Amino acid sequence: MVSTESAAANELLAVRAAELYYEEHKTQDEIGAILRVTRWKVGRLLAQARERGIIRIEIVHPRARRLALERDLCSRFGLRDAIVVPAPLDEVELQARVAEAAADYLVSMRPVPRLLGVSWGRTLHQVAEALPVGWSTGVNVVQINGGVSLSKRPGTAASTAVMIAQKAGGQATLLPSPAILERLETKKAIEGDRTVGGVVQMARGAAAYLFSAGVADTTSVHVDSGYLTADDIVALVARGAVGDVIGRYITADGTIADPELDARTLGLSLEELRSAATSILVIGGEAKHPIARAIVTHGLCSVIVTEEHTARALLDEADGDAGAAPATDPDRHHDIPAGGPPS
Amino acid sequence: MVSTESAAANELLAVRAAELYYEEHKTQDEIGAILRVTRWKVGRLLAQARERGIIRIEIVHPRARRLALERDLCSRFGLRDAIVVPAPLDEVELQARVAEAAADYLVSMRPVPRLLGVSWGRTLHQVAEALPVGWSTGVNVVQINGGVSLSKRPGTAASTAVMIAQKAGGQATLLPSPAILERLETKKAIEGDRTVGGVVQMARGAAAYLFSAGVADTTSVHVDSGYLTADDIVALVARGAVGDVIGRYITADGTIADPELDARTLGLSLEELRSAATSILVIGGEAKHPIARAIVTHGLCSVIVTEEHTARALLDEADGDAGAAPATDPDRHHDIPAGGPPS
DNA sequence: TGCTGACCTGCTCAGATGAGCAGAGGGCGC
DNA sequence: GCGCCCTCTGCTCATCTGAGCAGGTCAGCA
Repeated sequence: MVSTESAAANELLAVRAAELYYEEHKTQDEIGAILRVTRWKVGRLLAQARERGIIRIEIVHPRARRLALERDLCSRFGLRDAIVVPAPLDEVELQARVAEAAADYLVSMRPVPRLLGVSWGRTLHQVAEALPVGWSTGVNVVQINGGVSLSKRPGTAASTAVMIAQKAGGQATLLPSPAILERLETKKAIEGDRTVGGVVQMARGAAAYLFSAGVADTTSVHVDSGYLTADDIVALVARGAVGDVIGRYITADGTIADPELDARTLGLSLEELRSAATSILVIGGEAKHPIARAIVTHGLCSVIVTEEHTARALLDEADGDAGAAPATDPDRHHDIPAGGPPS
Repeated sequence: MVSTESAAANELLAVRAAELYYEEHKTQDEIGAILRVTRWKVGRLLAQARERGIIRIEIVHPRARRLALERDLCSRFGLRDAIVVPAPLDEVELQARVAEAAADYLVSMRPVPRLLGVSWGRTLHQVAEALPVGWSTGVNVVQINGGVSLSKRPGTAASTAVMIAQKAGGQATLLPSPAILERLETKKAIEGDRTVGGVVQMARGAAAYLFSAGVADTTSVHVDSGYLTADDIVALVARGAVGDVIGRYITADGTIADPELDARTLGLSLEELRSAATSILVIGGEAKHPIARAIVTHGLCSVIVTEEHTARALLDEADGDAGAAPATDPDRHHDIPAGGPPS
């Protein structure tokens, strides 16, 4: 190298080449003629410019995704798939985008699950709404945890499952039981009921699970719905609970926060969720970082749908304890069909 | 078209294709395999994405340029060349960037001018400083307007010309005279002096002129240097002066603001500047928009070096009276060598 | 029902591009 | 001073990509 002078001249040349290539749409050959260098040199200058970040290419679209983060999440946590959308500043918008992304993911899932197990909550309701009518053909839906009121007013557990099923021309099977029972005996009795027991059994056979997670605080839907009191939440937090998955409160270690409470919680067990072939977590927002981390680091989901802040938060922690692979593994294959079924 | 549905699906598909192409560096063929479409469709999707602005390509570099604005300036004002740099927020930085760009332009000028006529001022001094040592070989420099103090302390008219010449291994010829004389007789006498007259004569033969422009206000170097008083400036503004070019105050119409004062101003005339083959204006900053407009719309420069705000301000005015051509003329050829002489 | 025109699709083919290679040049240690 | 080694250069060749074209599809309309 002839000292810094030539390096600087090269950089300037690279900037000029980049302008002519990306803004003026000239061919590398033409640029070579203008800058008096060979076209091969122009190619190298452009490669340099890209490497050094002189050229910034950005995809500005609400449905854009962060594939690099997705890849990192997959390899770090051993996930089968990850969907990461750019995070808008507005929290409401953010939740909508994540829900939309989850809907996109469902639409493009292959093979199409014949039976889909779903949880319920605000997030999943948004996913249901984001699904286009006819998003699939003949997908049946089964609820995987209790919490239904049989009325179908919007926002309830029932309406979520029903909407997802209806939009795919399938049948919804609801779990007609509270999420958490006050007494263990009641829970066992309800569970023993043929209807309820049958639904749970059916849920165990679902080809895929779609669920979100709640934060362990008083804004929880469990408090709204009256299954838990504010005091219960305080007690759970004292035991280290960070949030709930399909109604079960867990700690950062991925273990049940309160076994007694858990025994009174009706629906799929954590172990059943963990051993599922396809379990899709839909989660977004600052508040949910701890519960997201608990789920993801302890293998409770095989697919995550989230936004970039959460993704970064998950990746930023130095410990990648759950089957960690090098975060830069480039060979991971991604199959991301985008639109509806391509006929 | 199958209604909006297909259009939306296409857009989503375009976003996915863009991500895979620009972020994951896959070939269109590979993308086709992933998205289950043919590679030609992928090509079309990418073209759509670029058209609709889904893909934003930006060149982030202090030396980047705004070629589209340059082209517009050239065609609108019939310039031979225009250099427009992105405007940093900081005014000081902005002046430095413009000066740097002017230096780049000088370095890459072809043919190399054997004799370069230069004006003086803060801007040109920065240009001189931005020039690399050995920026050319054997370029001689001549001052085109008065204002020299024979001492060579930095910042004076003399040091600018000398620095430009020295750095190109050439000789500087200074114009040993005040910029503006108090009495017409004195001006005529000095002009008649063999030395001074010879220098002016030499200036008339320069292959190119390099100059900036001043604003008609009390921050002017003419006030600093004592050639004009604050009152003189007030009077000039009252006559419609917007600023000065090579020491001569002009109005927005491009005419001399005060002929009597002008007669006492020593150096190249406005007409001589206007009829020059190559006259390079270096100018930047909000305050200078009016004088820049006056110069550019009245053919006083053939090349402009500026920043994007000024460029936009010049273009925003609906009247393109000076030999205007359609602003979108795509055939205009630009020759913009970038680095040093490519040997 | 059949026609029309607009649009979309997949194709051919030529031009544009990137990978990889051999040779040139220049710094640096022996 | 000499040779070694590293880097940069210009090249060949295979691949990738975009322009343009012919055929297919579909809504609108008589």
